[in-house]
Order: sequence, then C-alpha cells, then structure tokens
Amino acid sequence: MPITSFTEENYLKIIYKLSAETNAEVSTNAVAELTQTKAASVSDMLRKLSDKQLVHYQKYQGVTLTSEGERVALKVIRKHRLWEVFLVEKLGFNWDEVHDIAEQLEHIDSEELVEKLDEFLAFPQFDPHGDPIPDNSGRMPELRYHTLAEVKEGEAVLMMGVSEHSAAFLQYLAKSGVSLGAEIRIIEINAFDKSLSIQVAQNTPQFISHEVAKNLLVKFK
Amino acid sequence: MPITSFTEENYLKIIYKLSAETNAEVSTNAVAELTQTKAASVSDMLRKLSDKQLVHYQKYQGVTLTSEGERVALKVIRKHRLWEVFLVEKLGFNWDEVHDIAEQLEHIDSEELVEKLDEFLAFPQFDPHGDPIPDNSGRMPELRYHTLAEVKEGEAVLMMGVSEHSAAFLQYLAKSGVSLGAEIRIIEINAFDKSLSIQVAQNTPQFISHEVAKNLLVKFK
DNA sequence: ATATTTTTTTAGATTAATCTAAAATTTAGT
DNA sequence: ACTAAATTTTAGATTAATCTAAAAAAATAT
Ligand SMILES: [Mn+2]
Ligand SMILES: [Mn+2]
Ligand SMILES: [Mn+2]
Ligand SMILES: [Mn+2]
Repeated sequence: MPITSFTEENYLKIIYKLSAETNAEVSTNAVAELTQTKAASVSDMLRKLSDKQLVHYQKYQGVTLTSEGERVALKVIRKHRLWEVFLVEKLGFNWDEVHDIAEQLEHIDSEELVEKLDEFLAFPQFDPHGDPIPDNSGRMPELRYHTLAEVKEGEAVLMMGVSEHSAAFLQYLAKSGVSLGAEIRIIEINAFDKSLSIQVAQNTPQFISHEVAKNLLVKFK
Repeated sequence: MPITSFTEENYLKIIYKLSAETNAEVSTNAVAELTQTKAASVSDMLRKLSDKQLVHYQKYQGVTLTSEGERVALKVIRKHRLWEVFLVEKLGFNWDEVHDIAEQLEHIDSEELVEKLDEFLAFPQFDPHGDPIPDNSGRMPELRYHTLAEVKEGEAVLMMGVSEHSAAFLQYLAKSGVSLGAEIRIIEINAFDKSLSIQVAQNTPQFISHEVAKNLLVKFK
C-alpha cells in the first residue's frame, strides 16, 4: 500500500547519506557496499527507482536523488531518529543498542504515528547520537561541528555527536564517560601518532587514538 | 534474519484465531478470506509452513498449528496487543485507529524491545479492546465472558471487550459511551427483533440492535 | 594512444509470494 | 450410491529482489 517498499526506502536513505557526504553523484559500488548487495543488484534497483522518478540515473554516470526521492529519504531518516529517541529516552536502551531496531521501525507507514510520536517525545531536535531530526517538512539544521582531531592542546569543547555509529565504538565511548553534552579538554597531543590525552568533565585524564578523535563531533564553547 | 517472514507470521496468527474459535482444523478457504488472498495461494503457503514444521497439514484435511507454530503466533499476538496499548495509552490514539498500525508493528523483531515495552506499559493484562495479552511464555487467561445478547431484562453487567474490531463498530460504541469497564443495564428487550434498550453508566437509555449486543463481551458484577 | 584494470551493466537464474485456470478431491443432495 | 456442487490442490505465470558470470564502458597506466 505505501508507494515505496522497505528495500526501496533503504536504498534511498543510503543514496541520501552518500550524496550528502560527497555532494556528488553516488557510485553503484558505494551503494552496493552499504546495502550489502552486489553491484548487479544495485544497477537493477537504480533503473527501477529511476522509472519511479525517485532518482536521477544515467547508466555509468552515478545516481542522485530527485526532490521526491529526497523527500522520501528524509521521512525515513526522521522516523529512524525519532524511534531512536523513543528507545533510549522512554524504554531505557543504551545508545549502542538502538540502531538495528530503528532500522526496522523506520519503515512503519503512518503519518499520524510519526506526528504523535514526535509530540510524545516533546519534539526532540537531535537523536541519541547527536544527529539532527528532520521536521515534518524535511527541514533540519545544517550542523557545522568540528572533529576532536581538529582541536588544539589546552582547548575545551563540548561533545555534540559521533560520525561512526558502530556498537563497538559507542560502547567504548560510554565506558570512557564520553556522552552528548560532555565537556572535553585536550590535555596533550602526541606529535608522533596524533593520539591525545583528554579530560572528560572532571574525570582523570585518559588517552584516545587519533582515529577515535576523528569520529567525535564537537563544538567550541 | 528472523526465521519467519511477515507473511508467514500473518498466516500463523490467522490460523491461530480461526482454530481458537472453532477448536478444529481450519479450512483453506477460511484462511484465504482473512489473508485476503486466493485459496491457491493458501495451499502453497500451507505446504511451506508444513515443511517448516509450523503447522500440521494434510492435503484436503485442513490445518492446525504445531506447538512451535502456536508459540510463534502467540508472540505476534503479544506484540500486536502491547503496541495497541502503547498507541492508545501513550500516544493518545482512539481504540478504532490502532489496528492497522499494530498490524505492522507486530512484526518488529526484537525480544528486548518487547520486554522493555511491556515494562514501560506497566505489564498490561488487556489491550484496548479487552483482549488478553499473552505473557512472554505465551500464557494468557482463558476469559469466559458472555455477550450482552445473553443478558436478561433488568440485569446489570460490566463491559469487558468486543468480538468485532472494525473501526465503524468501535467508533459507534465510543459515540454511545460504551467503553471498557462501563456498567450496562438492560432496560428492556424487544420480543420481536431482540433489539434492546440499555443504560450505560448514568446516561439516558438508548436502543441498540441484537447484532450489536452479540458483539459486546460482558461479565456479571 | 593503446593496453590493462576497474567499474558498471546485462543476461540468465533463483526464491518468495502471489495470481488464473484447470484438475483432483471431498461434501452434499437426491 | 451416484451425481452435482463446492472445496482444494496443482500447473503455469508474474513481480520483486537478489545472485553469478559475461559483456560493455570508463578510468588508469604505460
Ligand atoms: Mn531500514
Ligand atoms: Mn542515530
Ligand atoms: Mn501483520
Ligand atoms: Mn486489539
């Protein structure tokens, strides 16, 4: 009954994300990697989404969303992030446990449900990972955060989000006391491997790798 | 990843319901009517469910659930009813608006989600239509309610549920002030067509048809 | 500029769930 | 007990989403 299948919605969401990262046409292989399918399957699906006017697609030239495709993608992302807030705020899940469940809930088809859920959650602006939640017309703030890897010695910033969403990474952060809104001060940066000593809130300083720092989104106070 | 598809789950739920009503083998046509498919499609699916050991099925002899099939069906019914409670109690939906949404939510696959939802709702025993919610091992109370059509003139009963779940019927009841727990007194029964005059709580008496009375589940005080 | 490598598309199958039309079986009516 | 009617199953297609292998196109490297 909905116009788009679960599968089509997942493709649109992935094309949206890749396209937002690069601001360019998305390659068949890039989509195949994220959908966990083969390039041949992606080619088939792109032709189909193109027939439905959800993507602009020229053979061998990559794919971008049409405005209708983007509208659908943003609706799915809105639902995904609202459900994540519900799971964490209301049901008590940890932020590393909600992704797979939200991956299912994002396809539930009911406008009224989304609007009532939004209201029940008091119209949250961000999901548990700091990602902005599109409003019901698809708008969301352009966030211009920095990564912790860009911050200089001695400076203090606020933790605003993550750019890596794996459970392993999120669990590691939780164990390290790094949560949304926490203050992080750079004590020292190792000149050799760019690893850092940081202080989270008033805790004792700890070491983190450059790799970790690159995936932490922060803003200056 | 789950062992059963949405489609298979819907078939199992329907076989469970038909089989609970009649205490006998369920016919192919009966399943076809509720799944909104053709008998040929049902035959195919029954063979498949039988291969998966979820139903006992002998060609031309009807179908019943195996204990594993019943376990799966009860899990789906548990989820359906818990989500309905959530939609009504937490999100403010009316009891006639929740069925189609729960029909989707019942297939979300996460044990932890169901258990946390149950806890969040304070372990409800009944859904918004008075139907009992199976516990996490599939047990639910055998309810021996009567229909309002069996009650005699002058007697008063408590409204406990409905056996018809259409939006039209539920909206009609809501407009008539008939909700779960309400006291209903039979003022008069028309000897010709068995229509009744009833008083709900302290409201002014009103007429309802025998057909309506047959679909109201009540218990004596 | 041509050859090699990489990427992408097409061709041809497969699986799940459905359909229509025809055949088989069961049930019901005399 | 037969015959007719109803029910159920099978045969053969169709659609969505996927795959592997082969062909085509684009990108890269000498
Ligand atoms: Mn998804
Ligand atoms: Mn998130
Ligand atoms: Mn369902
Ligand atoms: Mn219900």
